[in-house]
Amino acid sequence: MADVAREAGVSLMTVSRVVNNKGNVSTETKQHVQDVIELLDFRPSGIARGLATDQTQTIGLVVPDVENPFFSAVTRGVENAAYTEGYNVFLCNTEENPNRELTVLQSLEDNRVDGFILCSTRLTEKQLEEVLPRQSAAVLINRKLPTKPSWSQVGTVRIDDTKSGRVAVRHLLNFGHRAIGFLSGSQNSSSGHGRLRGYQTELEKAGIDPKSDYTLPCQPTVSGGYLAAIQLINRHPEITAVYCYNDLVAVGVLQACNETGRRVPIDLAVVGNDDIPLAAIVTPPLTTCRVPCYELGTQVVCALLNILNQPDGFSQDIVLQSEFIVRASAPRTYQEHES
Amino acid sequence: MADVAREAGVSLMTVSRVVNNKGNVSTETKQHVQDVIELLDFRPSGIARGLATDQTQTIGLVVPDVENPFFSAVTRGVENAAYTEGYNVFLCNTEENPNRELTVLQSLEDNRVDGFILCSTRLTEKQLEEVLPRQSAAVLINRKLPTKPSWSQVGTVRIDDTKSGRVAVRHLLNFGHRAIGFLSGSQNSSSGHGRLRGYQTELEKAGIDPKSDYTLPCQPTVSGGYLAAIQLINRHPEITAVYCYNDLVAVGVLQACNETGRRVPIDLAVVGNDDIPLAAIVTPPLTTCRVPCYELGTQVVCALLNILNQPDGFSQDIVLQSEFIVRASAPRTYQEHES
DNA sequence: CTGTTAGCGCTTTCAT
DNA sequence: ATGAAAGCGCTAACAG
Repeated sequence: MADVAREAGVSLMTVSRVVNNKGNVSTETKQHVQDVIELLDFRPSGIARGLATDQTQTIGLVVPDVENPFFSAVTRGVENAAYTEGYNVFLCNTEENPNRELTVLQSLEDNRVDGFILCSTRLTEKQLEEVLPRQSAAVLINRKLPTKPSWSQVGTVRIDDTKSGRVAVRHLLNFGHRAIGFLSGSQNSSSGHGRLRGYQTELEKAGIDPKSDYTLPCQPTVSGGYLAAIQLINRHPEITAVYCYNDLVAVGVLQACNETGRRVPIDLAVVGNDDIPLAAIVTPPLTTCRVPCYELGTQVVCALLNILNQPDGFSQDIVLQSEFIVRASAPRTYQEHES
Repeated sequence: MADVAREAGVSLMTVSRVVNNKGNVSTETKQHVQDVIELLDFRPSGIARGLATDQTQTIGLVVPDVENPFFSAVTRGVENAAYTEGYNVFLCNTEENPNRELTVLQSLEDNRVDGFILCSTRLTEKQLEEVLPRQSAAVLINRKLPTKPSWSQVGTVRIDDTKSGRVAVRHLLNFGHRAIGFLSGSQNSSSGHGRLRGYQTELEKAGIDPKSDYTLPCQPTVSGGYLAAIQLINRHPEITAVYCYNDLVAVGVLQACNETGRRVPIDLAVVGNDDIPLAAIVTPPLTTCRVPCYELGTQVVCALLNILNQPDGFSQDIVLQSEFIVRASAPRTYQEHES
């Protein structure tokens, strides 16, 4: 920048004003300075600017596993929205490990991100209550905030998971299923808990006691679903339908059925969750609860920028709607079943 | 940091020395300072440090589409390796748009990343020759460097795509196919060109003229594959086998076959590329060329850090091997076919 | 409309 | 073994 100033015969401040396009600069000097900038191919250092202004134009995104299609869709949404708004994003993968999550959070703070997005955090309430207060802006995806303290700089964007669970189970109940299992995913997943609540609520409403044996946690992956399904099927052969934490788990169930000679949906109906692209592709295609992953990503950036731009913080608690999608793995009519 | 120094009754430098654990500090002051740091919960500002040292401990990762399983696998590899090495990564998605790619590259430079990784860049040679020389460190994935200039700060990590193409086509030839199509993906994909070369070479070796009509570019996605397949099938019903740019495209072909009543592999054999998790899950499972995506990600970080740590740059050109995986979409024996 | 001064939080260099 | 001074590249606040 000093070079530019010297070459253009003006002060540093004038260059700064031109670069930031603010303050009063005569049109001609401005033009001249711009020419010199062009000529010298000058680019201001974001990090020096960050140090001076305390704003880095960067945000941190923390996800359990980028390779999971759900998170990669969210990531894409976040990245695109951030790009549009002129922000850069630090991506951190926690590999589902809470300690690593704490560590990366620290590293993001060290890098002075303007705010961050915690997607499906695996942290406990207690850990969150320790970490969140010291941030100037954060938004959580798929996680409710502790009700007690209310932070103006922490927002949430989530899906009504309980409702998703209820809709899925009601669908299965409607078609005569009584013994319905639930593969509940990661044990410290907030969404998992919500869906479990929905599952239980709906069963109870139908006068069915939700047997705790019918609920099994698992890794939120295809192999996790496969392993859990084998276990569930062996222990409870009377089960005729399974609701799954997510579509990956549901695909694992499909594989288990395939291997053990069970026909889907005739012997076992399967319902997934999320509607990742894979859901429509597998055989049979999955009945599932569609979560607008990409929108989740774009919305969360909006929410974060709102907090950043409001003078004294302006956090929101956005709840997006899911949409139940009926496909062959748990169809609407049971012609085949009845035939 | 000033607070720490004051509280501990030492100078800034001593604190700095303790933080960085270098220079001579007596064990007792060191301990004392550490206690104060703990007490005050002090964390050094990465960005101030970056300004002072000209090293930010960050790298940039540029991919065409994080949501594509291939890239999300690479991203996970990069992220994990970077985490291990104490680096943070800026993720940039270009949505397959070269202009956006140029823009994000600029923004990464502005943020003074220590180096960056360009994955499957869609830039032209000319654009690369303009962008790369001004970097202090960069590694490209899936792209050869222009042969003329040799840069010591730019490395590559890639797969022998030509070989992949050859192996795939040879497999098809071995089982009697003569009319083999190729859905070649994005037109400015270096990998696509490599695979095309392999496809052509192997056909020629078998005395078959590679008809240019049999090669069709397409979006590297499921729907891209679907659309291209419909077109190819309509125009050239004589084709009995298709090699695809990647597994997503291959899945699109599967869908097209399904819809038009073609049986795979009996009416049309399909070979994909990459072996993303999806490949083994679809029906029929895909014969494909396995690319070690995750390793690609970890290796590229190693290569980048090598450049960064060598005094005068030390770039490598790493070629990883792919592995041909035979599954039902293009099986080894054609029992069904012959029966 | 333009320039000067000071300082963001840290490290480097040189003294002591 | 420790500290003082200067500076990384930029901007905020004030002068002129």
